[in-house]
Amino acid sequence: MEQLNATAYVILGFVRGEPRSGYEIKALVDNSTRFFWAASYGQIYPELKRLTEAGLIVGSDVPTGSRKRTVYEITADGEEELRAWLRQPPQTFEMRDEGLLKLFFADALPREEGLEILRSMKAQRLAIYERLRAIEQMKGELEDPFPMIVLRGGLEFTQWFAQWCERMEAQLLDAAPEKRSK
Amino acid sequence: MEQLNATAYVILGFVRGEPRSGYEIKALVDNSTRFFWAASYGQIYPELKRLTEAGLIVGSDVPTGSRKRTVYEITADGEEELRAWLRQPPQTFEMRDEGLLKLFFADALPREEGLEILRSMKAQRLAIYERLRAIEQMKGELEDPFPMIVLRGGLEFTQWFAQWCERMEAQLLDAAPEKRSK
DNA sequence: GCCACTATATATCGCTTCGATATATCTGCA
DNA sequence: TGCAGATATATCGAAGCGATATATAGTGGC
Repeated sequence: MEQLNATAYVILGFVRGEPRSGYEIKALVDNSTRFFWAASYGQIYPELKRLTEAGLIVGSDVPTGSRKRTVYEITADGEEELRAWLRQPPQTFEMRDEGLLKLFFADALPREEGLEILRSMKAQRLAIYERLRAIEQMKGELEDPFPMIVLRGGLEFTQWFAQWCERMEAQLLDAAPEKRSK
Repeated sequence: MEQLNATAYVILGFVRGEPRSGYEIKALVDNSTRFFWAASYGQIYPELKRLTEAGLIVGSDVPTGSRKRTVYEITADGEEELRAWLRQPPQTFEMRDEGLLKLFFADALPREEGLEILRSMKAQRLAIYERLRAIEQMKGELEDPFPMIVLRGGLEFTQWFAQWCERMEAQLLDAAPEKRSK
């Protein structure tokens, strides 16, 4: 069998336990893994086909009235494939942070405007913090432990980042106090 | 003028100060912004053309022997465009972390193997820490302050992440001490 | 002087991913 | 009854990424 991509494992992970439609999977992704692994319809639907052909999931038609709806569940092979992947050491780690990029080039601006970038970044973090908090409230205690650990990790990281912005702002003000009054 | 993408500003940022070839820009990116904003040759060379057409940079041919070489420098318009972008609040923030993804689905594994994911993630962070340290050593004190602030931030973040992995491992061992001896 | 290897330099191709949108049906509720 | 919003599947174009092709320049070893 061909190598599966990570999005395939996102699907396997979400159809494990209970059957899901492509639409449901997309909604689950958008409220959870999307912060560290996004997936679009353009990936999900073709991937559901491939996984079905590979025998890792099976679909059943469960129409609602006259609207067709296919839910997929994981097969024994699929479970095994998922576990095998989970046992491999993770590779990919990527980030795209426009804030850090701007900060990196901030020497092109007068000092005061460089500080403004740090303030924007902090505000951005705080906004994300609220979104994650809302998700945390939504999920009860009922979940498997690991998704909650990851969510709490996201909250901690976001807080850490916001504080880093604050610290760097203070540090720059200390380093050039004569610019303060400008 | 059409909207520029972030890669265009990476180029503007790097040709500011001194003229650079496409090859040099790629090398600079790979040792700095690549950790939060990567760029490939496939983006850089076409972008150099677009920026030239837009009058934001100008190229001059500086051949070495019979090998052609074009270095680009920023124009006054380019400087202004860069500063205008730096003043906009940053938007994009994305992450793809295969480790967090695996951790999220770790309930599919026996507890001990879930802990193994955290150990791999920690090891991965420590490896990145060493790479960043090497870059820090390489750069002297001579730089503009902001690139160094961002680099040190990367080091701090990497350390924080490694410690988080450690803490989560300990927490899980505490929560299920009966599994410890398995 | 020659060879092998690496660095410099530009260019391009295929694949994946992203975001947006098209199409259609169902539900809630004013 | 109407219609906004949720459910469901599918697809397209643009952008990004990694790898590689092509070529020349420098460098170290023999």
